[in-house]
Parts: sequence; C-alpha cells; structure tokens
Amino acid sequence: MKSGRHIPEATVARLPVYLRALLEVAEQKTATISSERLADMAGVNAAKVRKDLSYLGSYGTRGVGYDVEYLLYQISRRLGLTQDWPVVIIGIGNLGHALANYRGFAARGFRVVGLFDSDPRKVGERLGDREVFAMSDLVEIVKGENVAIGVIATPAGVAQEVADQLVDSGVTSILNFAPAVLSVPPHVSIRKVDLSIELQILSFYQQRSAVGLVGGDGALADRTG
Amino acid sequence: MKSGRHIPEATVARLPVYLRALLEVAEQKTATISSERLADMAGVNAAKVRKDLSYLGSYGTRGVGYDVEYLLYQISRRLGLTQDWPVVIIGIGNLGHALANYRGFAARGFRVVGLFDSDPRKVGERLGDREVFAMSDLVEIVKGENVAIGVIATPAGVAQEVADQLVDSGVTSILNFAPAVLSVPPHVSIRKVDLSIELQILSFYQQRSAVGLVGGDGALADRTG
DNA sequence: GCATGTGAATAGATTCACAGCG
DNA sequence: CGCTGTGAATCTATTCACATGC
Repeated sequence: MKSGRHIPEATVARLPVYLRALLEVAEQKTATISSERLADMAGVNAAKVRKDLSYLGSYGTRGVGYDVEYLLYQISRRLGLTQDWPVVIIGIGNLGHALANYRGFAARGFRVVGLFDSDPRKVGERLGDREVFAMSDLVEIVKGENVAIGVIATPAGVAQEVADQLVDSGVTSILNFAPAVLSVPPHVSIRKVDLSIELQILSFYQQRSAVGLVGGDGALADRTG
Repeated sequence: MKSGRHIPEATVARLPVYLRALLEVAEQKTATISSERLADMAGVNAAKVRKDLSYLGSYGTRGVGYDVEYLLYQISRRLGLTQDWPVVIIGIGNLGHALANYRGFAARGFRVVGLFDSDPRKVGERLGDREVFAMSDLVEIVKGENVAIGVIATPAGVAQEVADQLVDSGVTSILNFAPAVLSVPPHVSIRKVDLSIELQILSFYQQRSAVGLVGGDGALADRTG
C-alpha cells in the first residue's frame, strides 16, 4: 500500500540479491516464500526484507508469504530488467577479458555489444564471437545500438578520459573498475568496483583482531613526533 | 584527540580511497594537503574527510592541513598495510585469471601465494611465474604461508563448499566474487563483490530516469491480478 | 587568518514490536 | 493462527557551523 516514489538506496542495492534468491527458489517450483526464508537466502533479516519489499508495493499475502513468480516479476520490473540493456566494455586487459566473458551479465539481460581498446595491437582481436574495436568506433556503436551503460576496465590513468568519451557518445550509466575517482555530469550515474579496496577493508578488520590477540601497539605509539 | 575504539564502517571503507589519493599527491612531492583538496580527489566532501580522519587521531595542523607522508603512514598502519598479506585465490577461470594478474593487489602489499582450482585440467597450468594447485594442497599452503585472506572466484554452485574449505584450513577473511550468499563462522570476515549486481543497480536508476521521460507505466499497472 | 576538529543537528537505515488481515 | 506491513524507536552516518589553536 505504498509503492510511491523514493526507494532507499540501500534497498535498491539489495533487490538484486532478492532476485537471485527468488530465481533459485523458482527453479524448485516453490510457489510462495516467506520473508524469513527469503531473508535467510539473501543473508539479511526478515524485517529488512519486509520493509524493502513494502517499498515496491504490498505484494505479499498475510499468513502466507509472497508469490514467487509475481515477486520475481515485480522486482525485475523495478530494476529495469524486463528489457535488455546493451553495454560496451572499454579496456580489454585481463579484467576486461573476464568481464566480456562473464556469463552473469547475459543472464540478467546485459548484452555486450562492443569491446573497445585504445591499444592498436588489441584492436581486431577476437574474443569468442566478438571483436575488439578501436575507440574511434565508440560513438557509432553507442548511438547505433542505443547503449546506455558503459563499463570501464582500463588502467586508472586513462579512466577519466574514457569516461568523458563515454559521456560524449551518449552513455548515461557507468560502471568503473579502474582505481580512480571519476567525475561525470549530473545526468550520468556512476558506480565503482575497486578490487583492491575490498581487500584493504578486509585487511583492516583482520589486523584489528590480530592486534587484539598480540596486544600490539594500539593507540599507544601515536604521534608524539 | 580521539583515536579511541570504533572507527565507523563507512569510514573504514573510505580510508583506502584517501590512501590512494595521498599516494598520488605524495608522488608530486606535495608536503601538505587540506581536507578540501583531499575531499576533491576522493570524491567526497571536506567535512566527511575531517570527521573520518579525526577517528584516527588529530593528525592535521589548524590553518595548514595534513602532512601527506605522516597521514599516509597513519592510514596504512590502521588499514594493516604496513605488513604484507599473503592471499590465496580459488577458482582460476576468467575472473580468477584476471585477479591473479591484477597489479593493484601487489601494490598494496597483497601477495598472491597460491592459485587453486578443482578442475584437474587446470591444475599444473602456469600463470606467469605461478602455478595452479589442486584443492588438496590448500591446507598446506595456507598453514605454511600463514595465509589469512582467501579470494573466491569460483562459480556460485561451489562457493559455499570452497568457503568451508578456506575456513577449515585457517583463513579468517574472505573476499567473495561468486554470486552466492555464503555463511561462515563469526570469527571470519567476509565481503562480497558481485559484478552483475552493480549493473543491476545502474539499470534501476537508468530505468527510473527513462520512465520519467517516456511517461511509462509507473505505478499504474501494479497488481490487480 | 585559516583550516582543523568536533559537538549538535539532520538525514538515512535498521530493527522492534505489534496491529491488521488473509 | 501466521505472516505481512508499517509506525515508532533506535542506531548509524552525514552535514552543519563554529570554537579552537597553530
């Protein structure tokens, strides 16, 4: 009984997790699911699931749970996954390679329609049934295929330049794997994935517990210099 | 004048970003930096930078800014990056390949000491100067090299099993790239990176703006069925 | 004078707890 | 009776705004 505007960001970030869980459940021909079971599968608690889903609308049945198929459809729709999204990937190094072949993209309707690299030695290279294009072909493909989403998998040094090119060619959403902060105009959405940052965060917590055990310097050795 | 316990999680997640910015600044032989400039480089606002840094201690000088080298050292220390961390990678498919060769890891002191795969055809394969081991060798290497951090880059179906093996062999931090929710004992930290979830989040915002433009179904076509 | 450091104010997210309803 | 949906309470994070001190 809501479904109005403004789904909180934190909720949006969890919808794909629910979606994945529901797809798994759907395969087992289970017709309905409780918030508690869904919570378990998604690794969150049941109250959060219920509140999250309530932002989409009142799609559950009290005393019963949620209809799996119906909820799947509603989440897909809200996430914009009932259409498919052509994407381009820029930077075909190790990571770009992996992304180009990543089956999880296609599985959710993300269709890779162009691989690009500025290195002339990589241009023309074939990757399965796809070919690597030169950056000069970017505009044509983005416009021709109506590409809204671009993935940056280049070294950090050229990432901003590439982002600019993507924006100029008409892309309005960017997923950035380069370890660099990018600036884009306000009408463009951007998200980043930084592999080494994640490890550093783990290192922080790992170190914290280790310091506790060893009785290490803690706050003692601070400053004074 | 604090530096006590409990650095907020959100702050911890930004420290690596500040670190990166500071490394960049340090190369240019700039001795001090203001919260405002650091904020710019990190893509956040200045108040946040100051509050974040205040959790580490009072390392700035009023009227001047922060000493770049000193701040670098303090952040590195808190993140546990003054030591190096041996890591193992499980699952040497496209993504595992990319991770094994990712230079950003080594640059922050993460040393890949073991690549593992359960596929006998991959075992023995060489990847630069490293070799792919069988899963049966996992315990030996984790114990022998004192590995605390494991990276899972397998398909979702085997990720939980692999996590269990990592935990059993003594790993206490896990970075999970498999699209699956993993459960681990409370003494183990876990973080996930899900490539397709990030695209789905972009898709949500992309779709939202598109719906606005087209005047699409919005909340109208809800339920009633 | 100028930029930090931080209480206070605000905003956002999570959790609680229970009324509401199939 | 059981499970959803949601206000209210709580917790966490961000931002403001200014006193503080080099």
